[in-house]
Amino acid sequence: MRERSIFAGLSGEELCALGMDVVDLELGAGTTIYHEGEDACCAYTLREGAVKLVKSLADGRAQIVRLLHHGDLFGFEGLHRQRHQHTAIALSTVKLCRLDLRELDQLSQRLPVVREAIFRRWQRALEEAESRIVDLGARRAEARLATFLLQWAEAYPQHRSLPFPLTRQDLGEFLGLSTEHVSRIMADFKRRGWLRESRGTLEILMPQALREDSAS
Amino acid sequence: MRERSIFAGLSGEELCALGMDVVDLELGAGTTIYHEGEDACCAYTLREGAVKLVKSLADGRAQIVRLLHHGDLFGFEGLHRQRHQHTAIALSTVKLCRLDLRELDQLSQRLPVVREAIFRRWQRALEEAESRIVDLGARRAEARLATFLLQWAEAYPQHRSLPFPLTRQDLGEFLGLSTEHVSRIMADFKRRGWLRESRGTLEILMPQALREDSAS
DNA sequence: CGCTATCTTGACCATAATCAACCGGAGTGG
DNA sequence: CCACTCCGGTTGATTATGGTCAAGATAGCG
Repeated sequence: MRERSIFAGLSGEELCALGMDVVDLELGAGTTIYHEGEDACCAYTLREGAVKLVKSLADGRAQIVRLLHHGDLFGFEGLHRQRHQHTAIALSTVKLCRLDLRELDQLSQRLPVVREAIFRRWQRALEEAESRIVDLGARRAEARLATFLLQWAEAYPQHRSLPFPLTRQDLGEFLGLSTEHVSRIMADFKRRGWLRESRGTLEILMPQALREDSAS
Repeated sequence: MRERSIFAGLSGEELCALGMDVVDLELGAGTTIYHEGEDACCAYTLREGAVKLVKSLADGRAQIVRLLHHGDLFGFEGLHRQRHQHTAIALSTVKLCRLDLRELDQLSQRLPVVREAIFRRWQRALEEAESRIVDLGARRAEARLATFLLQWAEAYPQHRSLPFPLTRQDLGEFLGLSTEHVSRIMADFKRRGWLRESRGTLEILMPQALREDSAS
């Protein structure tokens, strides 16, 4: 489903060999990687862990615009825009690969394959954004949460018990719901025996039930 | 604000001169330009009029994913995907410029400027999609409608009285609201003297009031 | 003039937000 | 070791926002 490899085959090491000076980073949960509106100097690839991209509202609330997993790229809006469009925050301990945007731009001018790879990621980001628009615009809370959990699980195909570093508030900010409502629905799912949860991990016991629920 | 020119300076005629065989089309309001899931052979630039990109839901409802104005490009997802991701429907009489995707792809391989132009459009589409996610996820009906009307107006900077071919249902499908609720809010805006509406045109009498309302 | 679409309005209902209290685990300090 | 606090989560009661259903109103159109 997802192309997990960085740059569709070009790993960080290979980029490095191509003349990029790539910096590996490891950051703790909760660390802000960059701020919305900040001058964009770097883009990142996410090697391990999860990251949220957040837009802050005037009234202090926040909306999570995108959630990133192993293999995802972010901070690339700086290729054309001067400033970052979101705040990027690590949800768990993350391993990143930092790329200089100026170098990356030059590299992508020279190597069509790199440009192509970025382009494809961009396209997938747009598709995902559009399917979230449909979700938020046309589906109810329960269905949104159900689809979300299933999608989250897709990001960890090998795991039976998923890493799940999201708080109820994160879920709410992603799904456009209050923390209380998220909590109620999660409790409901658990009561029905569809889920099990403990200390940052999640187990989906009855994906089919969730799938049916997400259809409604 | 918006880059209105096609291909950031490359007009349809210029593309034609570059060896693209570009077909000009004129279609009536309500015409379906292509269907979701259909094999994508062509992309389009919108020379005149407005188009909606729609995703249909299982239960028969629809969500408008994007609204397009003069100068916008659409159908380009076919560059990488085989199939169209939305249904494109003309809201008014439209003048289109049809581009063969295969040719366009080749052209964009040869001319970095073309590729760059498409890339930038893609990026703007993503930004708009993300701001709609914030809208749908975090703002109330009134605020969403207010911001939408102001944005619609931006697409017609020269007009005092705007072309407004959207039905209440279109508005609802775009904003994630029922037609009735849209109707109520529109009536409210009109009662407060912020808008005037007649026969497919809209006049924004008090943009400042709308702006304040859209902030809440 | 009558037909049909769309729009409007009202009454009622459902979904989800808000407000508030409480629970429970992880740290912290005595 | 135990109280205490803090934070996130849960639950309940109440409110509000917006959806649904149904009945008119309006306007384009043959």
